[in-house]
Amino acid sequence: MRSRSTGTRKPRATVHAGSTRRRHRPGSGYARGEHTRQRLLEAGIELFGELGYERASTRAIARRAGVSLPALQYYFGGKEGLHMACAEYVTEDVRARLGPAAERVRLALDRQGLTRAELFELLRAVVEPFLEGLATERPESWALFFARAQGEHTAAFDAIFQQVSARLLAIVTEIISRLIGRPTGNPEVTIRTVFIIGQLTLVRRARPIILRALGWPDFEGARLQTLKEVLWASITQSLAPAC
Amino acid sequence: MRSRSTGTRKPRATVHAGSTRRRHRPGSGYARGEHTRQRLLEAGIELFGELGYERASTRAIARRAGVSLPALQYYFGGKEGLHMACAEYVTEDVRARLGPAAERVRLALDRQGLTRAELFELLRAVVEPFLEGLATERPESWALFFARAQGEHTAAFDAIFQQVSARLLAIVTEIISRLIGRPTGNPEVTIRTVFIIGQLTLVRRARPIILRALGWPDFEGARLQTLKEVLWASITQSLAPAC
DNA sequence: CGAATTGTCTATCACTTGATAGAAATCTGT
DNA sequence: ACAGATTTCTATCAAGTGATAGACAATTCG
Repeated sequence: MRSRSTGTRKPRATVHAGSTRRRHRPGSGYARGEHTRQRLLEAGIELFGELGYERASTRAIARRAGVSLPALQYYFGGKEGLHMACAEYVTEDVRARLGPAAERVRLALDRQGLTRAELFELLRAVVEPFLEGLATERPESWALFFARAQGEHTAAFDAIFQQVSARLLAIVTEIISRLIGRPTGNPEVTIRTVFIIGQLTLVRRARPIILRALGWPDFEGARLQTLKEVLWASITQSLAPAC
Repeated sequence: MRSRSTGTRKPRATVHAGSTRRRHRPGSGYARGEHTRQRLLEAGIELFGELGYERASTRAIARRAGVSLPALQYYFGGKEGLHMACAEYVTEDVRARLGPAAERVRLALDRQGLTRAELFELLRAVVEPFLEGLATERPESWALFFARAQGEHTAAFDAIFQQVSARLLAIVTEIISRLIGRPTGNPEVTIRTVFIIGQLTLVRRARPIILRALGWPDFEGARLQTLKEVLWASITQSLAPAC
């Protein structure tokens, strides 16, 4: 009774293999398309971040982007495609901000026989940009998207973020390993590493809770400085040799 | 065109004020009702945990509970009511497990002039049950529900969980304050407290990541012991006086 | 028993969602 | 200017959502 179907047909899972299907070569011509693509990407990041994947409807995204609904399917193949594209987009930014520092530290670690002070310096060099990136946020929407995507376990995001996360983890593992004088594979090394990095991510995840507990409006200027110092002191002390 | 409406009327937000509306006094008689109520609660915890609030449809919940759809509305007033009831249900369990230890520590803290060793002992007394509760989980579904509800910021869950969280926070704040010799309101005290507790919650939140990094199947027996020891060592060291 | 209360279920409602068809508009290189 | 590719839009689809009406069954207690 409900459906006035014009014959049977499968509505979902049409031919396209679920990937972006841009119709033009990215370099040349048809610039207008690239613009609405960008708009959709930004609107997607905003709304996925504000509402989460489910609550953010494709209609709302299209409306905020100022384009019509089918544009979303046209450019990203569907809602999930857009979500994945958003994840790639923000991850690229993170990579750009962490990459240089990480690379420098990696090279420095090739040298054997570093002093404790030098190792701490390297740890700081890789930890600080990470913490700052988490505490002070670019477009507020990115942070939200990031937090949200990590909470909802999207296959897409996991795979993408792993690239960044794995590198950071590897570097910190190496430093901790030398600092506490145990091999890289040792459980203690792994546990300490994971929890140090995890602690940093708390700045993002538990952000409202921390701010409320402190009575702070945000992590800017002097307050960010205080946060960094206390956290750093806590980390260095926890890695100090028994005394 | 679409709607064959039988007259205009508002579909949402009907009369009931959104609260459980149990029709019978909880103590006596009509035992069958209490049973399906319980089934819905358990099914709700499972599916909200597995799929999140949005993806868990009322139909799926009713099906898993082995009852019909309207039973959900009948007992909990609607989907949101069930979600809130689930939150209360699991929180009550947490409270029961943490309460006694917390109360003992609170009383012990009334005494002034405790030694550092005694303070550490108290911290451990309150931290360990918390950690164990997070690492080894009751019905696996509870843990999932917990993590999920905390990620999706439901007003209901926030308010409920606050009760438990606030008590733990207050106690740990007091201990840290004495250990590092600064007043309770000091930002350093607050930051360290929040991050110590936050670190513990990571056992739940980052559970899969940590397990994968370690190559462990779970946190049981000897592995749980190792985790506890390393974490505890890290915490005590980070609170050690500069030396 | 028998009336009132309490619990359950089928059928359906109004509405939203993601997606598509297909015409129309726009742009491109020739 | 024109053919062909690219982009955008309106209208519509089928499936699924939470919720309700109201008949029916079970339970309680006089």
